[in-house]
Amino acid sequence: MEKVQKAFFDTYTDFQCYVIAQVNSGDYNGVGATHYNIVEYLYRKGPANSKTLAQKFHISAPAISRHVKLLLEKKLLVQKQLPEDRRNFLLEVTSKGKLLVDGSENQRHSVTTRISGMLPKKELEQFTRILRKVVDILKEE
Amino acid sequence: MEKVQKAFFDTYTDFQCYVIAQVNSGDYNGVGATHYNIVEYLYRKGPANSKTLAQKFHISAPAISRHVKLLLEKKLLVQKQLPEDRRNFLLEVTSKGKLLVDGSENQRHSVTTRISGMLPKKELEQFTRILRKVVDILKEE
DNA sequence: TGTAAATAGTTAACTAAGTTAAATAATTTT
DNA sequence: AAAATTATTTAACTTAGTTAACTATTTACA
Repeated sequence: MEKVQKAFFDTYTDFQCYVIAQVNSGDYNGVGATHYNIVEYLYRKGPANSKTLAQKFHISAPAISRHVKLLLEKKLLVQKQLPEDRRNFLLEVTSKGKLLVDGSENQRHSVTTRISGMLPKKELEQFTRILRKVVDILKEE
Repeated sequence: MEKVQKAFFDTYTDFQCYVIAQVNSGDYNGVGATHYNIVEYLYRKGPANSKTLAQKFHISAPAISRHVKLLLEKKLLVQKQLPEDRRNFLLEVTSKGKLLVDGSENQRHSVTTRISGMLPKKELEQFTRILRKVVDILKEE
C-alpha cells in the first residue's frame, strides 16, 4: 500500500473505532440509538412507511416493525393508513417526538459541536466539503 | 446554528449512518466485527491483556472474556500467563490470526481503498490530515 | 505474619437489537 | 376468480452487550 493510502487507512481505523464506541454508548432519553434515528429521520425528511425506513437504515422489516411498535406506544410517532392503499401505513412524528429531537443533547450534536469549535472555520469547510465527497463515493454502490 | 456548522452536522450525520450500516453488515470470514477488531488490534499493537482490550473497545470485561474464549477456541489467539503476576494473561495473535488479518478483504480495507482511489492525492492528504485532527479532538476526553 | 483490600478474569442471568421463515391482509395481474 | 405481489407482523432464534456475584492472585499494612 502506498504511504498516503496507508496513512489514510490508519486514521480512518481510529476514527471508525471512535464512531462505533460513541454510537454504542448512545443514550437518547431512554430510547435506543436506532429509535432516535428513526424519529429524527422522519422529522427531517417527512412522513414515510416502514419499508422506506428499513431500506434507509439497512435493517430488516421485522426489526423496523418492532422499533415502530415501541415508538407508537411511546407516542413519539403516529400511524396513518393510506386510503388509496390500505397496506401502506405512513409514519409521522408527533409533537412529543419533535420535542425529543429538538431537546436531545444527543451524542452526534455534542460531537459535531465539539469538532466545529476546535477546527478553524476554513478547515471545517474544507473537511465538510471532502467528507461530502466521501459520503457520495460510499453511497454509489 | 451557523451555516458552516449546520452543513457539517448534516454531512457528518450521513457519514455516521453509513459507517454504522457498513460495520453492522461486516463479514469477517465467520468471526464478528468485534472479534476481528480484537485480532487486528493485537496484531498491530502487540500482545495485551483482556483489561486493556476492554478499555480500548469500551466494552465490559465479561464481553471481552467471551470474545477471547471464542478466539482461543478458534486458535486465532494464544494466551500466556505472566509468571510475575499470574492473574495476568497476555493475549497474542497466532499465525492463523495473522493470516486472517492479512488475507481479510475486510470492509474497512475496501472502503478506504475505494475512497483512496476516487479522491485526488492532494485531497486525500488534506482529508487525512484534518481527520487526524478530528480524531485527536474526539480522543481528548 | 495474617487479614483486608484491590485486581484480573470468569460465570450466570438478563436485555436489546438484529436475523430468517412463516403468517396475515390488501392489492394487482392474468 | 385465482394467483402473484406487496407491506407488515409474529414467532423463534442469535449475537453481543450489560450487571452482579464468584475465584484466584497480589498488595498493603497493623
